[in-house]
Amino acid sequence: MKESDSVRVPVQARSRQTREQIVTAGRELFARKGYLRAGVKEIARAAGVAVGSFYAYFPDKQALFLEITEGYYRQIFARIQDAVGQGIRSEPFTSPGQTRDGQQAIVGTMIHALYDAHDIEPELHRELQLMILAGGTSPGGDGADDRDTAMHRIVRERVDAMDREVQAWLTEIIRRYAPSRDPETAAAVVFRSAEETIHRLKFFPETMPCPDAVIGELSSMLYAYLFHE
Amino acid sequence: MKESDSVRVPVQARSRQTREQIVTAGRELFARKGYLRAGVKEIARAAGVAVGSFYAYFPDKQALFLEITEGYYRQIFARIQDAVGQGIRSEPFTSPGQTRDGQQAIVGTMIHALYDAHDIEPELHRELQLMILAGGTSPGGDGADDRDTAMHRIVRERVDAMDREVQAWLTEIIRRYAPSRDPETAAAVVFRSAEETIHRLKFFPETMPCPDAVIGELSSMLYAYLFHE
Amino acid sequence: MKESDSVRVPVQARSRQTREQIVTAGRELFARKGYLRAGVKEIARAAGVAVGSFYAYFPDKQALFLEITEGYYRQIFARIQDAVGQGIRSEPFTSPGQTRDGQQAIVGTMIHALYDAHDIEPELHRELQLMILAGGTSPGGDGADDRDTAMHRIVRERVDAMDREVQAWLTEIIRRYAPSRDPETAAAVVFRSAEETIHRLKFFPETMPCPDAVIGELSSMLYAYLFHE
Amino acid sequence: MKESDSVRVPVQARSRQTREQIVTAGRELFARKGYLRAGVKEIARAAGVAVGSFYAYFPDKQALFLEITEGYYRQIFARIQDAVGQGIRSEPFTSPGQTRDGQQAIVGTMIHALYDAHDIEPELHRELQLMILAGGTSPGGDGADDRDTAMHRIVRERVDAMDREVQAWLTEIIRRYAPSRDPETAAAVVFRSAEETIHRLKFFPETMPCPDAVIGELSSMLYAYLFHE
DNA sequence: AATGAATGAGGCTTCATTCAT
DNA sequence: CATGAATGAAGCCTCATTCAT
Repeated sequence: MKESDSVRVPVQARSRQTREQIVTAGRELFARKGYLRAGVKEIARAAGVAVGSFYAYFPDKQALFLEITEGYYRQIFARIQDAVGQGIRSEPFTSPGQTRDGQQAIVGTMIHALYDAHDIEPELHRELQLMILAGGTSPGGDGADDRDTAMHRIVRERVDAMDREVQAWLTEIIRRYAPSRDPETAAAVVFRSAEETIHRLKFFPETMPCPDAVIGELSSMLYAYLFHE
Repeated sequence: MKESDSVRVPVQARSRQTREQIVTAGRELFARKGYLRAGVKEIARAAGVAVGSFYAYFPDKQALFLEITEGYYRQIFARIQDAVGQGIRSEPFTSPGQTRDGQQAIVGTMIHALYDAHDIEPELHRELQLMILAGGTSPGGDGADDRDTAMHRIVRERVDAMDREVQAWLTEIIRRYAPSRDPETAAAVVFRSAEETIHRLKFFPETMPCPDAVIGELSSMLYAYLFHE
Repeated sequence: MKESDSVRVPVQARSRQTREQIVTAGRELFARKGYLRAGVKEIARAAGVAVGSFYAYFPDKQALFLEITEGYYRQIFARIQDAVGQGIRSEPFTSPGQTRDGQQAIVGTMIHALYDAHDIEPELHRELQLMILAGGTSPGGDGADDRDTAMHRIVRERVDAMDREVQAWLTEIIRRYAPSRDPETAAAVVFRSAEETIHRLKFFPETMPCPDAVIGELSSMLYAYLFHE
Repeated sequence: MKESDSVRVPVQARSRQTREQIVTAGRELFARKGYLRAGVKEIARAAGVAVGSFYAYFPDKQALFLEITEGYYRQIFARIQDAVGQGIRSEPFTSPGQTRDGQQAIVGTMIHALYDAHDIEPELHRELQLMILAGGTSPGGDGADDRDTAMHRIVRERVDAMDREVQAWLTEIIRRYAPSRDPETAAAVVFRSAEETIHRLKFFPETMPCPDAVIGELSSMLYAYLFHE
């Protein structure tokens, strides 16, 4: 209903291209100035289209952000999968996680994958974290929070979904190569610890010790946790 | 001089009370709706005062937020110190960290302290995280907002300071009871891992496995890391 | 770049018209109520547009005032030049300032030019005088208003520039037709005397004697000063 | 209460003193920051009293300004009278204006009196001019102009009254010593010319030629006008 | 399909004035 | 009489969104 009325379904090539320009501009501006400070007018101009056109392709500023969110997380997920997949494939085929080196490789690969993931578009990553945090609002409800919270909820849902996927996949890895732990719980702890430590390293390096040392200790910690005793 | 013009210095009794009402209302609304969406008018109304009164006590919306931030972090820090101090004191006097139980207690206590800290005012904690993240914006500059960014910087400075204190203290603990690690780096890794895992448990429980299990695994991980070769 | 973000550059026909409406309304209201008491909302309403439109065309209330100022002074200057030019051309070609009649004509023409100039938009003239006076404030500084004072400075610069032009031109006239005086100083004295006397006649007629008599005496005074002995 | 019971005079004395403090502070602040930018709170603080006290002595901010206006003009008038009176008295008793020197003295004295008058409190003088100009608003009336215009009207009335006195007195001088002119009209022209030229010299010296030269030419002009056929 | 002009609610902040203590 | 806390209307400005061309 909504879509058929207000949103143009790209049929022609030019259409698709215009849409892409808007998404690209949005990505850039959301990353650089944040969701609130990036104005629709500004985005439209950066995309080389008129404001009106923006609203021909997206019902909302929110909608654009949502789409970007989704795309971004798809990228991250793909990259993590790729990286770890390759890390594992580079191991002797039959027993990837059995050797000590193999075990260490798994941990190292995962960490590097997360590390790389932050590099895709660091500022956008930050902005997304921000929206997710913001989405946790008002459990008691307020009735007035309305619109913005609606988006926050949706962004959060999307990101949650991606997180679940990442964790599910990590769970599977753990189940196969470090079966001594409750895989699901272990996956959660490992993911959050690694993600957050790396995040800090990336965004607040001045509050952290030397990056290499931190990565080293983080690896040690996860390795010891997953593969000992 | 400056202050006497813009900020009301409480002279009468009523005054102090009004100020408190504003702070309370601010805390509540910042927590529930976030800094940006909590309007001054709204805060004033919630505090049962007129807008003008708000500006009699605070030069800015920012100023209120800053004050709340500071108070909040002071609370958190105090609570952490208390909790861990007690946890250690409850150990056999001569060798707090020498026994296995003592070692486990240290980890457990720290985790519980962080866990409790999130309970003081969870939503406000979230909002602060948000501001810190947001403060990292636009390194290239853009002629950005000035004002808002200024506050972000300040909030971040305050929070950074607190974080540094917490980490310094954690470093000291590690130096004394788990000297096998590089204390500073270990402190950073441990703090971030614990903080984030607990944060997730608190704010996004539906994306995490059973809390008790997570806490258990987190403890195991940190314990193994700190006290096993 | 800057402009394209804050100021609407008329592309459509409607646009230019709207802009004109705003300028007209602004002129009217600044004239009637003064700069400070004429609100943007009010101006917008008078122009038949929304506040937002105002800010689409002008970055500021100041900007509108400045534009009006400039236009106004251009008009005045043009009118003075015209009037005096014609007054001189109407003289016997070879010796415009040599005869007694010619000399009187010059004085008379100048006075009438100034007189007419006040008729373009008397109230606006008053408002400008006001801004110029106000601009002379706080030489010691006080951490003054910044914004408003900035505009005062600008208005004053603009008006000063116009005044300099008028005086330069008057100096030239005097140099050619009444060379007995130090032309520059004479121009200043003549200009200020005439301007102010006429100004009073226009704005505070009830505090002045019969206009015709005043104009007559003013002419006599200036004539005697410029062309005798 | 206590005081009013036991001692009456001291209370009134203190009262008068407080009042005086407010007037002084107001004078200073109106002069330095202008009527609008000088806040009641600020004035009260400068006077060393509470805001409430301000309103015990003056019904209005306007009322204070009015009183200051009046006092200020009384001073100016007194000074002019003094100066010129002395100037005249210093002449040979029987024929003050008959000699050429006497005539020149009259003109010179008047100019110096005006010149001195500007020195009493130049900034306040400026502010008054400003209010007077602002008072000339809306001949058509608007109905919404209300309060502020009310004060403007009053200030203007007061100042007009003073001006009328000055002119009346100048008229008398002219009638006696330069009877060849229509005294009233001549007084107006002379007064305005001198006043404005001096005003410019005082407030906008950078737009005027050398002060001494200007004063010299102004004197010449007025002298020639008044005392030559 | 595209354009960009127009909208207006809503945000932050100031300050003359009142009134309880 | 003095105090200073409280009031709230009013001002300037932003920006997501709609709609005539």
